[in-house]
Amino acid sequence: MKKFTNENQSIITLERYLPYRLSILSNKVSGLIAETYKHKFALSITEWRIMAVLGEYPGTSADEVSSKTQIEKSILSRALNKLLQRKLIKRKFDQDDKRRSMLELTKTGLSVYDELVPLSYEYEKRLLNCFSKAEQQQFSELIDRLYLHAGSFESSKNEE
Amino acid sequence: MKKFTNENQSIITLERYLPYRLSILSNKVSGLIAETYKHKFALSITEWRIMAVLGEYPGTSADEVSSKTQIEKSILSRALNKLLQRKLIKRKFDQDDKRRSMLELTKTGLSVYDELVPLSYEYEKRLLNCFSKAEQQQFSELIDRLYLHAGSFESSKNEE
DNA sequence: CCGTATTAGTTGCAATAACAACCATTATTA
DNA sequence: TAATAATGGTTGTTATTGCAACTAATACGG
Repeated sequence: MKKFTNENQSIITLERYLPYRLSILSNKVSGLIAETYKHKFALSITEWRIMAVLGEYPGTSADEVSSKTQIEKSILSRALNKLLQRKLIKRKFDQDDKRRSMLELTKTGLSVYDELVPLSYEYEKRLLNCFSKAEQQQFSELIDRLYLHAGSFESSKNEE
Repeated sequence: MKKFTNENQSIITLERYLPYRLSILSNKVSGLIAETYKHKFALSITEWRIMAVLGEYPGTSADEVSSKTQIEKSILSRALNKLLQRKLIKRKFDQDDKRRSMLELTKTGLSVYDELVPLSYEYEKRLLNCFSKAEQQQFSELIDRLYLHAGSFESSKNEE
């Protein structure tokens, strides 16, 4: 069996390099389901993620959506406009703070959401059926741990 | 401890949804090291990946680089031109098949490569030190398995 | 051989992303 | 309570992407 890391330290084997492997895995995993969103509802991953947040937390502001989804605010702003135009979401502004938007799915948006949620679960389930229950649990824990760990590097970021 | 998957099947929790989690993990993991490439050598991830392949396999053609790195060929073509301009790589064309390019790192390119390889390893090692050896092995295996499994979906892709 | 298909790589173009500058509005504080 | 800062969101600009159309070279089938 192939070693996880490379042996020869003067040459790098991209194929075995963790950041690369995560990247292609992620692209494949997100890309496959994205085709469904796109085919069925002409939604990009970004747009679907926004709707997913609004399905879970109706009334969320753009800023909150941005922090939950890690979508940059200018990209978010334009994506929201598209969704507004398509009447998949609606927006009010908070009267106590007129900067703050309050977003939610429209009836149409909700019907799209209600159709996509089970498809998404089904897809996730299908993905994970190559793992035993214990492996699923383990994988999940490792992902979370690695994510937190990587996040802790950021304070030591090189600034200049 | 939080369950891996969501419980309530009528709402999706993005934060716990595998494709999303892999995506933000991958972005963080690749993004952090990418800063180093960018800072030190003004290289994008794409450019660095190309160089990594050429460091391991000098003489590779653009097409082969494309399939090894999964970089789309038009993006690759433009990235190669940048690297050629910066004289980090050089290119000959195969005399037996004049379409086919033969790429390799220049001396300068190799010196960049030789500096980035150990940095990359160091980074990978640092990332992984939140795992035990056994966990590293396990994580690696699960990534590979999931990748293969997801790849097997593609034959059943929806065409129309 | 000749016409057609395939392959390697490039280019055009429309859509998307990233980053900064910007506008309102609200908070702070002196 | 006026000046300044901070916040929520939008817009402009430039670079990067992704797809398809294209060129040139080679392979293949009759």
